[in-house]
Amino acid sequence: MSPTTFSRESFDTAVWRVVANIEPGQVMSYGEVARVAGFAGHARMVSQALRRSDAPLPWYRVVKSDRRLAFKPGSEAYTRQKGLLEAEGAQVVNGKVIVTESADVVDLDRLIWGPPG
DNA sequence: CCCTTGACTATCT
DNA sequence: GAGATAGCCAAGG
Repeated sequence: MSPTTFSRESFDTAVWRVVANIEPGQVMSYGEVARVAGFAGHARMVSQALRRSDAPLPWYRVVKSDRRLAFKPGSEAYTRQKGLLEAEGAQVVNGKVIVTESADVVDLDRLIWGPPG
């Protein structure tokens, strides 16, 4: 599913829901978030949706497809994201996130079908 | 409209 | 692994 047209509101809502479900210590790429949210091909827009969010979201668990932080190394945002990730057990080496959990990304089935039970 | 920007991605050298 | 390149797509000027 990748609507040719959509409202910014519906897009933001879908993206925020996915991001809010990324578990601590795990990460997803912008492209993965877009795809799971139902907007494949809109990776760049995911960053805009995150920038627009006012509610507290684990935005720092979203990284680039190669697992590097999207911000410019040394920037304030970069430092903040690195700190937040390390605070929950992830390791950041050379701008690259090293997830020490068993899974590299969140359980997509749970994201799509909801928590078990 | 046209052009530029960007918290992107995939591929090639 | 590091650059360069091309493709991507909505927003904003």
